[in-house]
Amino acid sequence: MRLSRYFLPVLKENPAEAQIVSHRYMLRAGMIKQQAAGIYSWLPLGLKVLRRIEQIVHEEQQRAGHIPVLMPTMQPADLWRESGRYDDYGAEMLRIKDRHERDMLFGPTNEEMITDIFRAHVNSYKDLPLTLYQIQWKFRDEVRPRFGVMRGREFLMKDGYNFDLTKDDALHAYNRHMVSYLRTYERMGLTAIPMRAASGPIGGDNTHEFLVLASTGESEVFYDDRVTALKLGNREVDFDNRDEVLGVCNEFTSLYARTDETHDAALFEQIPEAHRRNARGIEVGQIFYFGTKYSEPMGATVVGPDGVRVPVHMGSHGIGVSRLLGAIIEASHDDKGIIWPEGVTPFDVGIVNLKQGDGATDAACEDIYKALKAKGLDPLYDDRDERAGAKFASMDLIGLPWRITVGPRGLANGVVELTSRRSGESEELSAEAAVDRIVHIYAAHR
RNA sequence: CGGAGCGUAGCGCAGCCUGGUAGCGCACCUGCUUCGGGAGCAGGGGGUCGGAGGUUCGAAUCCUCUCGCUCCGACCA
Repeated sequence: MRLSRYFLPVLKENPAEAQIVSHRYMLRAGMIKQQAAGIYSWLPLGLKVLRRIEQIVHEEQQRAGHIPVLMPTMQPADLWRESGRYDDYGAEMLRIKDRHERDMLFGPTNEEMITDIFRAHVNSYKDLPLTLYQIQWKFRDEVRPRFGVMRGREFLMKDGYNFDLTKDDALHAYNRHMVSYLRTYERMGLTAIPMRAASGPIGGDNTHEFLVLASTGESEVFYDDRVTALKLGNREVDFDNRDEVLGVCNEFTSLYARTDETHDAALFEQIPEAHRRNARGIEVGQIFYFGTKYSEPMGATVVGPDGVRVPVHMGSHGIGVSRLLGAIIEASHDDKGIIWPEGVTPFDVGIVNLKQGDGATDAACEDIYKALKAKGLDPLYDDRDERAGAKFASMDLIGLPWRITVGPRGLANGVVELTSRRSGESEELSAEAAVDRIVHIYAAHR
């Protein structure tokens, strides 16, 4: 993309309403625009990141064997009356009447609706296991939205639902989600620690939250810092292999890591002091096993091998997709702006033309731009008639992980400059070598 | 929902207390000079002061109501 033809309304000054760094930078980098409290338009740059995050979530869900669906944002109230949650949910559920005075609502979650789909079409244990998921907008009418997309009222969320014949099967689905989530967050450049969110009955955990460490996090967390060194990396996990999946879960949950809700001071004290950490975290996902809570009242049953009809065991699993933009920025920025991890960056590399209008410089930038595009990469070429300082400041703000700087001075020596946004380190090399390096870097992330 | 603030040009703000022709910086437009980290000079465009009532000769300014947004608390993916 040529910046002169793009829509990137960056702000030099901080908008007054933004309190935390991710909100400030998202507004300043022209990623979002607030339309009402907790409700945002996604401008081109923000939308690109949102789509990349969605794409990673889709890929990792499907790798784990989960199947995408799409349910409406508007739901009939009757489904919620069946589960009893229409009255329980409270004022956070946005209730609407249509022209026929029918009670509708803007879905805050989808357990009822997915259960309705399931019971309409699935009758036999032979159709299990089944995990359906969607990425869809939700609405929760928070009393006090704040922090930009971190706590909006309208938000994009991946919600998945597993249906299994037995509790054991459902717990495997739970474990499968944990592993796929670990991989999902890693691809986004995040360290998200699964933390026990509430103690289950004896011997069984039934919910974990995934937290990204950040000083602005809403949750206080306690953990053994050796947990942050654990990496899934490129290892291939067979999601149908229960022992293997369970092994990974044990690896990532055996060290102490809990939110303040489930914190156990006595257990915490057993961690060697050098590894004990008390910090704050942003919740970016949660997995639940809840058994027959919805299947029973709503009649989601299958006939088992023994001919007996039984309610299915379910769980639900969420990833806060739009919130992740905020979480990533909170975890990865400096005083000049955002620092995108390669996995989610809106553009792969920025090209800064230091002397727009100079024949040789323009030509060199064009060559680099076209070469990168020919390699399937997505460069942002700053071809505006701006001074070098303004271009650098914009690039630093929007946070592309790599920058190729092209100016007459370097070109006279046959070199351009390749700069890492993260480290700030620059290297002079030929244009061809710079392109090769970028290609090589991104090969590892695709 | 309890408490506290703020709404004046696209953004950030002053002016309000003590009523009297609506200002500053950035951004935007034109010209010249600049040109490797948010340039300089000169000129220019843009605002029914959130909205509605009221007081007054006169309201951004005082009073009442209302809408919106933000912050602290409770709540929360």
